[in-house]
This record gives sequence, structure tokens and C-alpha cells, in this order.
Amino acid sequence: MKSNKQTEILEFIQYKIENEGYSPSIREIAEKVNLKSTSSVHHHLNNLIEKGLLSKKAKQSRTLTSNKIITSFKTVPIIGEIAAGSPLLAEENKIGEVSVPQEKFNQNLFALKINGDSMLDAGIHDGDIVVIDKGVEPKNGDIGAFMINDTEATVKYLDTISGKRFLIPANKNYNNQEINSNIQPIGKVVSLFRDI
Amino acid sequence: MKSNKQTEILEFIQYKIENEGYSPSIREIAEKVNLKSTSSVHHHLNNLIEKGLLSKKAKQSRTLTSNKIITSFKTVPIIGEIAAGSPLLAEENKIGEVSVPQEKFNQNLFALKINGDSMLDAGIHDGDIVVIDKGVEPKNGDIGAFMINDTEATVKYLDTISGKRFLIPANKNYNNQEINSNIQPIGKVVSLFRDI
DNA sequence: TTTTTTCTCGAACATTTGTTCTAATTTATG
DNA sequence: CATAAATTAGAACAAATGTTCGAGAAAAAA
Repeated sequence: MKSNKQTEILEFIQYKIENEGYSPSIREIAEKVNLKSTSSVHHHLNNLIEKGLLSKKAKQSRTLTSNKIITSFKTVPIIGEIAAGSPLLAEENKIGEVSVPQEKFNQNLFALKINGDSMLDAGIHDGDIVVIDKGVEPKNGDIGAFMINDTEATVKYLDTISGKRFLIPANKNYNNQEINSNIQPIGKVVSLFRDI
Repeated sequence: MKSNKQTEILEFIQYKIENEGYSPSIREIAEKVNLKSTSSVHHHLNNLIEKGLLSKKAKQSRTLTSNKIITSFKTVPIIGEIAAGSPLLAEENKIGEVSVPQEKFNQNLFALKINGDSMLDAGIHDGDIVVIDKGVEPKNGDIGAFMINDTEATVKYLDTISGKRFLIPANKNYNNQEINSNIQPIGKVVSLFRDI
């Protein structure tokens, strides 16, 4: 069970990091939560670390990091044109970075800049940035990112029509495309950013 | 002028904070940028602080914070239903917060959660979060946020038709609305976020 | 109550770390 | 070239900080 003291400590650490920009020292924590001894704090910190709620570097000061709610951000690369034959996330394909709130997302994120209006009816415009989770396989009905012939990344709906799986644009001017061996799923689209 | 070493140092600090979650120590910086003495680093740090690019707490370890790119996020309130008669940004109308990259934006930002599909053809969906800059008056052709009767915030195109100014939805099922004294511009829509 | 576990305290210790001072070195400036 | 300014180095110091150990107090379990 997470004792009251430990909750207090955790919240103070998170508060401190968020507001001051750096972790408190053990003595600062002790004072804040009314513990007279640094070893008491030490004890609770080890406990919190065991539970996976905190991390720290041994013997180094102010290196506490919260594994949970911290409002920290993570930058994910934005991929533009894919150079023929190069791996999707190769440095040469990178055209920028976008920052996403870490709380919301897990690992395996990157972003694609939308090229064209094939997903217009899904509210995805030319130039929008979509964030893709490589760890999630797009299912029927999902919007996913797919690699075609290892040279083009595209964002489409995925669905099954009479037993066959298709990439389905959200725009009548474009045609469905049956999935074959040249089309590999990359991940699921989880978020969208637009500058207006 | 900002010397090369100082740029190196600043970037390392920012990198460290962003990736490890805490500031490097002076000796860590020294090693990274190939300086043999901690006092050399100290010298540069003071310089960077004078320039306003860094902050730190004196005599405390690992309390460097970057004033520039790192704290590059700013949380802006998300406004939901507007309680009748209450000011737009009143605490009671707030339903959450969204973080936006500070680099891109100036002050006066807040966010509205889109309610309904009146702007569907502009790719703005029900539930989307739009960020509004109160400091920018929406011009013809812009998408703006407007307050109606002090009780409702709405997002629409603004344009002039035969000399009269209208709020124009992006959806044929909705009608234009002529601007009168009950309609006040709030600001311009500058960005959009969506969870998919 | 007795026993066990958890929590707290105090003190001492070893590092880590920021700070300061002086001097050497390099780089700009006239 | 001569001079000044900026940069770097080295060493030493003081303070901050994490760690450890033993023992007592409090709370929970038996």
C-alpha cells in the first residue's frame, strides 16, 4: 500500500519538478513532509522506486524523476518524403520534430506530414501532422499508416470488403487499394496537429 | 556573441534535461564539451545566465534550467460550456488544459473544445481542441472564435458578403449568421489538436 | 500481550558538486 | 607587434547531498 507520506513525497517531487524545473534534494523533501531524518525519506524513496513510481541515479543529487504524471514532453520525428529504399525513420527522411505530451502516449511514436487530400473527409488535411504509434497494429475501421513498396508512406482507413483488406481513402476522388505484399502496416494514427 | 562552447553547453543542458529529466552537473558538462576545468564551465554558465538563457539556484546542484527551448511548453486552459453571464475564461468554464509549444505562439492563448459539426468541411470535428489567440482579431477568410450573447462561444469562418459581415459555418446544414452587437470576436483560431 | 513489521530518528561518512582564486593560454584589437 | 580581453586550466575549499548503520518508536499482526 502506498502510505500517506509516500503520496506526499511523490506529489512534492512532481510539484517541484514541474514548477522549479528540477528535482528536490532529500533534505528538502524531509523538511516539506515533516520528517526529521534524511534516512526516513531515503527509506520512502527506495520504496517508491521499488514500486516503479520513481527513478533516480544512485549517489547523484537531484536526479529523481517521476515515472508517472510528469508533464514532460517527448519530441517525435516528422517524416516527409521517403527516399527510395531507405528505412522509414532514416535521418534523411526526417523533416522536423513535433512534441507530444508524454502522459498520453507510449513509446514508438513518430509523425508523418500529410501530403495531399486523400483523407480530407476524415478531417485530415494536406500539411497536417499525424502522430503514429508503431506499437499498435491498425485494425478494421482504424486510420493507419502504411508503407507502399518501401518508398512511400500513406495514411488511409483500413477495412475489409468481402473478405479482402483494403486501404480506403476518405475522398471520393481516390480509389480503394487492395492490400498486397507490397503494402506493410506501419502503425495506427493516434493524434493530429494542425497550424491554421 | 554566443561562443561555440556556450552553444555546446546550452544544447547539452537542454538535451540532458529533456532526455534524462534532470540537469547535468558542472563536471558532467566539462567532460561533455571537452573542458578540463570546472571553472571554465562555471565561467560560461555565468555568461549564459547573464544573457538570460539559463537559470540556476546558487550553491545547489543540478538546478540548471533553460529559459529558452526546454520549458517550451505552455499550458492553456480548455473552455467548455460557458456559464451564462460568466466571463469567458472564468474558472467554472474550464474543462481542462492543453499544452502548446511556446516557440510557435505568443501570449493570449486559450483553447476551446469544439461542440458539434458546424465546421466539419474545414476539417474541424466534434471534440477537437482548437487553440485561439486572443491577441489576433480574425479577418475576412479567417477562422475565428466568437462570443454570442455572452453565453456561447462558437468557432466559424468570418467573411463579408455584399457589405455585411457574417459568421459562416463550414457545413451546408448550418446557416450564415450576420454579425450584430450580440456577437463579439474573441480571437483567431491558430491551431488544432485531435485525439484519434 | 507478544511478536513482527513498518516507520522514524540521529549521527556519521563519503561523494558529489558549486564556488573561488590565481595563473597560463589563446584569441581578438589597436 | 604590443595590449587588452576572453578563454581555459589547476587546485583547493566549503557546502550540499546521498548513503549507511544502529536503535528507538509506532503501528500492525498474531
